[in-house]
Amino acid sequence: MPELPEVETVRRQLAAVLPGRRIAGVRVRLARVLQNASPEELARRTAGRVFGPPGRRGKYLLLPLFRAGGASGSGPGARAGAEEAGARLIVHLRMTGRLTVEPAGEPETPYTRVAFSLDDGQELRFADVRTFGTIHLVEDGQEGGPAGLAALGPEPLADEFTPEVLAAALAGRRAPVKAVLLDQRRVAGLGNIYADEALFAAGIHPQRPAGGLARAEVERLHEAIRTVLARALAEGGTTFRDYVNGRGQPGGFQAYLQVYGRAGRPCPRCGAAIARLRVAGRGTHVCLTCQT
DNA sequence: ATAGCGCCCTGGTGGC
DNA sequence: TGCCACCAGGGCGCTA
Repeated sequence: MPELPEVETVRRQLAAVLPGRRIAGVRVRLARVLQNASPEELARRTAGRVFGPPGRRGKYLLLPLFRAGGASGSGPGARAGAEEAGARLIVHLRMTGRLTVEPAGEPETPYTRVAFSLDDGQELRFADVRTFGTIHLVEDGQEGGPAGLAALGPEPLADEFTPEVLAAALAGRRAPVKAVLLDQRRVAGLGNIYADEALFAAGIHPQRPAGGLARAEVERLHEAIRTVLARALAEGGTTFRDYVNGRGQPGGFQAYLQVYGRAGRPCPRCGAAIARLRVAGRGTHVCLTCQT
């Protein structure tokens, strides 16, 4: 399940190959992936446009598109400060989405939903078994992006995410602390895997009311969130089931998971069997000895 | 405003 | 071996 480290890994890889590439054509095999455009609109509005450097916000991938202006001598490098009206593709991978760049001749999975052919003989392919993933196309200065994007909370790996910011997000809430961590409006980018791992690292039971955490616990949780995300990112993300990066390869952090997916197995810290609960409607993994 | 729940969707799994 | 109920879960819309 792509969460912040996985989406950021994909972003970095796309950043190495996409900027400067012109869209030569679009193939839409499942129209409902497109949230605010028909296949014809997508094709018409992206044809000839040139990718800029990919961005990320929470679990959303932001792919800027510049108009290929007719100005002479404007190569890919000249795009960086382009003033032409732009647009962006906003991609959310949800559970099983994959965004890869592959040679056009490479066989594609039958779950390929949308593919952009590029001017260098490669394709940007969006594949998704369960078809939960979404693509928006938004012109600069226009409405129409995903509602959740505008409401995202702070980036947990950015400097702005301080213990005070986390404390404010948790304060006064009676919901389980895990539910608040999964709420993208409070903190952006955490999903089920890293919420469980961060709560374990902080020694906090996921069912605890968020507003009831002591200051020291909030600080431990803040540190745990950053450490877990940073290590997962360094390992190229977690492949528990479906995730692959922009080159189609799995991540490596699954080898370091302490509780997620380890129900019944011994806690790495104390040896007690890891329990599996349901919190906020999600499967939740917890060591009932270490997390209180 | 907040919290909880059902829905979407399909492949994999486990029970019989 | 075959069948089928059930599970995975992020975001969103709905309800109380």
